[in-house]
Amino acid sequence: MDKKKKKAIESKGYKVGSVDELLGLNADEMEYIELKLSLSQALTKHRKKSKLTQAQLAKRLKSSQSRVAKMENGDPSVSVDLLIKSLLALGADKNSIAKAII
Amino acid sequence: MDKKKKKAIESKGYKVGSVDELLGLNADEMEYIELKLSLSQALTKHRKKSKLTQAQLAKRLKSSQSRVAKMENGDPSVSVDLLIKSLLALGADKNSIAKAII
DNA sequence: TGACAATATGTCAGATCTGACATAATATAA
DNA sequence: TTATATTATGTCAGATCTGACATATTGTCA
Repeated sequence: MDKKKKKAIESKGYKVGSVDELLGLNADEMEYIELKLSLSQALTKHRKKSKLTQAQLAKRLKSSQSRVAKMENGDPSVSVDLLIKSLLALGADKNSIAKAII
Repeated sequence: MDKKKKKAIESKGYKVGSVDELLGLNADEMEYIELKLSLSQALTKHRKKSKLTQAQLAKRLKSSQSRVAKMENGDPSVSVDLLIKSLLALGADKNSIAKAII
């Protein structure tokens, strides 16, 4: 399992040591986490396309570099709201956000 | 301006008395609110398709009828996270969620 | 290698969101 | 109409998220 996905799956307090433990999550929880991970990845992509460092993006968002890092890594403490607001701030529109989560 | 949209736009503390006051919101804020409103509407649609009352859906979500009402009306106190989790609980998949926000 | 830039991780006080409750408003049927 | 079901609104304590900070880790280039 790749590192980012593992961390994202640890959302909601689930500790994933191996693929088998994924069985502890129900389908809805999995879908929610995957959706969040998709947005995280979209954020990294948009930031890099804009040639910004995490610190520069943080400033634009009036946030901090550490929170941007958490956003991009699917940290459980990050909400979908924050991911969406950040994507919009980077110029993503509804269409591209929708495309990201499919 | 229709009632639901007006309430949704009042998210984040904005008080909208007329269309003109919308000028106080920037493009990103508008897009975020519209996206949230789209999810709200999708939730109502899915609930009705499932022939559930707000109270019945609330029970399934381990939430309350009043919160479901707030979700469906774009109340500022409702997060996108909660809307998405609720849609997933109603059987919506990533695709239909994505379609809803376009 | 070392120096510097960029990213990642851990923590926490304050801000925001949540479920729950009471109650008001609206719909539906007799 | 009146009852009853459903939906909407207001409030609040507890739960969760956030920005900020310190610090660790990783990347890059000379």
